[in-house]
Amino acid sequence: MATRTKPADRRTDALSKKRIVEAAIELLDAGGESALTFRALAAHLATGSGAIYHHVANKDDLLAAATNDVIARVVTEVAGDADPREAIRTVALGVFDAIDAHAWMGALLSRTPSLVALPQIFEGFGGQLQALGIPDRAQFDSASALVSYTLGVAGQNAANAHLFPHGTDRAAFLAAAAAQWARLDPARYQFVHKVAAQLPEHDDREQFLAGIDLILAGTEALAP
Amino acid sequence: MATRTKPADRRTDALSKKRIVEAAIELLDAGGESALTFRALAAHLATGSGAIYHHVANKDDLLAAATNDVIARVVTEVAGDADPREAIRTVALGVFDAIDAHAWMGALLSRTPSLVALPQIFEGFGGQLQALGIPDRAQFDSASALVSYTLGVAGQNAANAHLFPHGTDRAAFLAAAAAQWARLDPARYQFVHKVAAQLPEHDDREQFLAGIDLILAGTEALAP
DNA sequence: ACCTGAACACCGTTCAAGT
DNA sequence: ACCTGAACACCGTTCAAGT
Repeated sequence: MATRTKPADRRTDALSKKRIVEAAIELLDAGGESALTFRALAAHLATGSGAIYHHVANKDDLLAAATNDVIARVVTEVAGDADPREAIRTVALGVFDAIDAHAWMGALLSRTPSLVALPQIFEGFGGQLQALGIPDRAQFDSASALVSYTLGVAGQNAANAHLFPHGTDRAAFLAAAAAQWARLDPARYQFVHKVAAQLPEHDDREQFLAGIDLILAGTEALAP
Repeated sequence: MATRTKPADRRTDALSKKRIVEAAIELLDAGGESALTFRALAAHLATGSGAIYHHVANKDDLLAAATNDVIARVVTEVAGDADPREAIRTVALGVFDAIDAHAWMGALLSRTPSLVALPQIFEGFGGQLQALGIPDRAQFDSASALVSYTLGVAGQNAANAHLFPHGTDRAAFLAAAAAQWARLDPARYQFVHKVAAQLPEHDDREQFLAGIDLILAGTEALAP
């Protein structure tokens, strides 16, 4: 924007980490984690595969940057809610929905400490626990539990999405899982058998929220 | 300590899925997930890489079998405890410690639905919730929360172990993480700053158990 | 300084050929 | 039926050579 010494006859834009990360997210959204290769990325950006290494250390770095980008959008979107309990649910559902929209992210979030994404989620939960008046030591344990639980659900959702790629019939998926669980030895898997019947009619998002509420209720019960 | 019924004149033993999975676990324990390649496995078993495909569908199948093997040992080890609350803690710590001993498993558990390992953990928790007298519908949500939370912690532990491979000084690791958190913008990351001070002195295993207790307390509070 | 793209050192998986 | 191992179709990453 300063000097117009460069005639733009070369390429549309210079390469930058920002542009690379955006392109990576596009590829990931379109084809999942396996679709992100340096060759595909280079083709998408009309450059050589080696050029990418001038802006990104390696593939792990690129994946972390992509994850962080998406999470940042989620967490900053969450405005200050009046009720801290409701705000915690909003943060949790924000992460849940983001993972739903970017299926590749679930596996990443639960695998990498994502040195930047983790504090963001932590802050989202922890700030509200303070507002709830939870004692200091309990805040740490509780925020930790909320984060771990959320990332755990994220990972499993990603795994499920991986098993049933596109718009596979969700009902069919659950029915298949229930049937498989029902096939296990009834003596050793008594509880699993009982739950198998409830599997087809349960809602992932609702059950996720139910878990958040359990941790919240436990926090208030144990640290009044 | 094997029962040697066959004259071992050919090779030590015929190839079998059991032997392959055992060898895979050895390689994984010794060198992490990247150490398990079909070439290394074939060399370890003194066979060709293609031979493995006669007993195992592909690498995912092999990893799932290895995970399931380890989890099966953990869950069956847990004897019937008198107090259901204590039994739930025992199952949880069993999975936690198994992941600690087999660092590669954390990432796998949180990534694959592990169609066999998942019901095992589910049953471990759920059976005790029944014993506690939790109502049916609440049992499903609660067991689900316990499983997701446990797998979430598993994934993060694995990620941490990946960052600091061998016997890296744990104190140094936590201090480094705390320092990094302390470097974040204090205005945006107020809670993270406060928690950073507690990071170096906290115990992973204790905090994991604290989360289990939160979910348990929440279950009893919301479904009396 | 940034970009190019061939080259390197690997992978998982397949398959004709052996026993 | 089971095993062998070369071959295939990929990877991430590097680096001399270009601009």
